[in-house]
Amino acid sequence: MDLSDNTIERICKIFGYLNFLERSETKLVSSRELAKAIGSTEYTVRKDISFLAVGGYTRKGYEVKSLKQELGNKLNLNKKRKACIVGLGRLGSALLDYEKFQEDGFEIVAGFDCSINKLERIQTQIDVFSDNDIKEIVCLREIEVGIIAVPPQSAQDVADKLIGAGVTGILNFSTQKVIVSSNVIYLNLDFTNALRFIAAKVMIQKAKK
Amino acid sequence: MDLSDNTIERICKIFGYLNFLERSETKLVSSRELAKAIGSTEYTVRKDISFLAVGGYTRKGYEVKSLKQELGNKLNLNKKRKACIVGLGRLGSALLDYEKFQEDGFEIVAGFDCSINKLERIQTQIDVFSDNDIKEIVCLREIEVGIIAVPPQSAQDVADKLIGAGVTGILNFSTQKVIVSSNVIYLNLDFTNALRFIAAKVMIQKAKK
DNA sequence: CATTATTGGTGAAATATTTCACTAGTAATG
DNA sequence: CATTACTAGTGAAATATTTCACCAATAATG
Repeated sequence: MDLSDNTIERICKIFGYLNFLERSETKLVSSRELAKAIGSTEYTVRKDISFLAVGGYTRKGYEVKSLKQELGNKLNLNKKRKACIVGLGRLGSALLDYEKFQEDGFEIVAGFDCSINKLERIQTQIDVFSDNDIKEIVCLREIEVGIIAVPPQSAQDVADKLIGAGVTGILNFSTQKVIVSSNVIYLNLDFTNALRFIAAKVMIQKAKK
Repeated sequence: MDLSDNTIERICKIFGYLNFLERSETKLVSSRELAKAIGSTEYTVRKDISFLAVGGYTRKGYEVKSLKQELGNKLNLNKKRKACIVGLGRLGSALLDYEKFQEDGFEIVAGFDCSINKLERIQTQIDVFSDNDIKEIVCLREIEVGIIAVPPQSAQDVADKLIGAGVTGILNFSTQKVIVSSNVIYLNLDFTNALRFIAAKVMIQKAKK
């Protein structure tokens, strides 16, 4: 059966909220509450969940712990996954120590930069290496996801190296779109585009009135 | 007429690509090329554009400059818009000097943090202030968009302050969803969720085989 | 100058997604 | 213990979105 990207994204958000509920020791949650938390409707939430999980207790809602377990199993969100960051400028080095990744099942196990100078001066607990070591370290440490935080002109080159080394997913923070083979999952988080989107929606909202 | 969020997002990406083409002095671009650049289809690109702009020259494609102008006018992407960043931790201060914002029509005109200590030590060209000054500075400098980069537990509080001060849009980098009134455009960029999404899609792709 | 090839525009068809209406189950209530 | 109220599951309806097929325009070609 095929899950749409929208469904996958919502389930990921639901998973994050379940994480939060679990930490605050909440036992049960309704489809309505989940919908509110992720900005959707109860119908859609129920449908999304029904694609992947079985049986909430009627009249009570879903059991937080088992739902999280079940969704996590189906979407590979339970076990810790390893990632690395390429490009240790301001953004990259901020991400390197981004604690949230740890809390939520990701482990940054390496950083890379092409500048030896930067590698020497950077202060972090994470091991850092030269770009030239990407292949070796990605294989050795079984890194699944590569996070790209380099200037646009190097983005494609870095992506090629990461894919050549065997990552299955790429998260690209650079503004440069990169082309990846179809067996690699690719996501671009472009801040500028996010701001554009907001500006556009503001405009449209104003125009309506 | 109503533009879907998907359409708006694609148009924003197209706009970014047109920016790039303009810088490299390309005069014309086809719907097929645009589609490839933003990861969509030529049909969808043509339809999206037809909602907003008139007349590419047949057999030649769209004229880069005028298309950019026209889309920008309709979606308010031409004039510089002002934004501020609240929370000057590693991520926030990285964003503060993110040159890309400048290049693409956004201007970061203030940073805020609740820690006087941080404000004193930070090195940046941008003016920085205490959280308490949000109201005053946002009004004074006519800031339209607030970027939230504070720890989750303060996110809602900061959002309330920004909205109280009059911003029309919020870009939230914290993992905490915040609730905003319906006249404010809200977007959450949650890195953790992005990684989850990639992990999930990797899983689904594997399962297919 | 006629023909051909390429491109955008656009209504219609196809597909995908969301919403709804209804069912069934179960805890709470009196 | 019967009734009520609330909740998830789910097929069908409604809606939204994407894709397609075809037209019109125009530049290139011979």
